[in-house]
Amino acid sequence: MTRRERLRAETTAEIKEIALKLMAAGGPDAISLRAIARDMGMTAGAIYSYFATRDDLVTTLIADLYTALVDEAESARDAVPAADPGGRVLAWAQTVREWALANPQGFRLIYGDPVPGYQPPEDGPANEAEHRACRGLTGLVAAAWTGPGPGSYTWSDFDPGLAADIRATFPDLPPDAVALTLRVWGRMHGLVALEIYGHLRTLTRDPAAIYRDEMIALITSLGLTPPATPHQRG
Amino acid sequence: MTRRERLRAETTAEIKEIALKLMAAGGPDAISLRAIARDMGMTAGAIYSYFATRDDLVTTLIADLYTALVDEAESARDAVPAADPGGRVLAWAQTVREWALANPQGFRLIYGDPVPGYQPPEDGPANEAEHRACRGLTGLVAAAWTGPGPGSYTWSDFDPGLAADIRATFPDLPPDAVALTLRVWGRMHGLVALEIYGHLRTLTRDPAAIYRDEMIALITSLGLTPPATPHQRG
DNA sequence: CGAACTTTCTACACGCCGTTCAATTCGTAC
DNA sequence: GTACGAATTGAACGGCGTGTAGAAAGTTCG
Repeated sequence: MTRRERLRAETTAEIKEIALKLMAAGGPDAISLRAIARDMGMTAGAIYSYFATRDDLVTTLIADLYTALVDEAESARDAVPAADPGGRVLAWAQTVREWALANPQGFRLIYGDPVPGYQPPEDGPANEAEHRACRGLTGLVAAAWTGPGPGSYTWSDFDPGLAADIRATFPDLPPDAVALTLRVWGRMHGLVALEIYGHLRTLTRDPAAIYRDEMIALITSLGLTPPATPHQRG
Repeated sequence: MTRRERLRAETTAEIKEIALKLMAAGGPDAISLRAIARDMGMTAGAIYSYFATRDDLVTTLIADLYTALVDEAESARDAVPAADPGGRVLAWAQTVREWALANPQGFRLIYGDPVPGYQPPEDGPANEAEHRACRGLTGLVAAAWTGPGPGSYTWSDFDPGLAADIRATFPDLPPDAVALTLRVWGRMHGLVALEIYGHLRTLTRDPAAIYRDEMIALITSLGLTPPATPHQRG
């Protein structure tokens, strides 16, 4: 690795690092090339040597954040024995909410309007991370899947790449289970999104309890046994 | 009403109208005072006679949109006889999704990051519309509420104004039912938010069916009978 | 070593934005 | 008709993303 390559990697990392710092402080809108350059003692134009445009930088940040989120969710899931599928679902769900609370601006960047005028690209690593999250959720649903389902869906109802991926990993899983996976995703997402965007905190003092109750109900509705936990508030 | 008052009301309405048009075309970020003024053949500074700041205009727009959404949901609910509480829930849910699909940028404005640097005020008509939505949902839950619940919640867990409001309208409803209401809200919100922000459409070709299945399951989990409807796709 | 080339960076320009302010028009009321 | 106040203009300030020209510095090859 030449000196130039090393410097380039360091500068790229520093740009992303400062961008994340600015985002954490002032929200996704605070990610401005001029502010980053100011922090680095550079000019705004210099960043164009590392990212073709500001949207490219944002896309990279989204991919990094999304990957970090899925990493955390996966290891939290794997910390619960496979013999406790309900506990694995809860571990995943709690990790998602806690990550969102710890990185609210990151959550907004991934799931909301990232920055003014940003249009997410069709492909790219961000999409890869989303597929990974979907695969993880499908695994949780697969562990709970019993019946054949009503047969309302076909594989053609889903993204071809995702469908092929799931069929390779879970050969016996019908398309109905993928539909259920998306429903589970929505159910986990709803309360967290409302909370992060401030719609829940003004109405209740204990969003954690609401979310926990909902996730217990979700686990029960999957036919699993929710982990027995002490009644805790906060 | 004097001529000046009439002109003022007309101009205020025109500003909001153009702002909504710009938002529908280019997203919440496209709401710029300069663009509005350009469309009206005015100067940007002139708008400050009508709205103290751009955030004030945005707050007004949010309140208007939120009120329109709740209006639609309420009349869709009332179009279903009260003897069919499951049908009322479905009518509310479908209206929310369809309104969001018809006004995706409005949905983002209400439930997402509205515009760069915007901070929602604590009070204001937007908050009032949110309370109205919450009251509507509570009515749907109240129609399904049977048991006393586990008693996990107290009235102090919720916003005092909302709690007082609900206790006045539904004297026999315990706080547990309000917690359930928030969970129902989250469950209706999740899939719609994912769809509007483009996370669902890339994974499935039929978000409507997924959402419908989820709402049927929600109605069933409330102990209600979902309306029997033909199996339709789209 | 030194010349040729590439990458990185600055400086400046353009057009966009929200916001402020003095000056000016113009409807209204006395 | 004149005085008042609301509506509006036009210019300004600072900030933004994005280009472009040219200087500076690293890399490669003769």
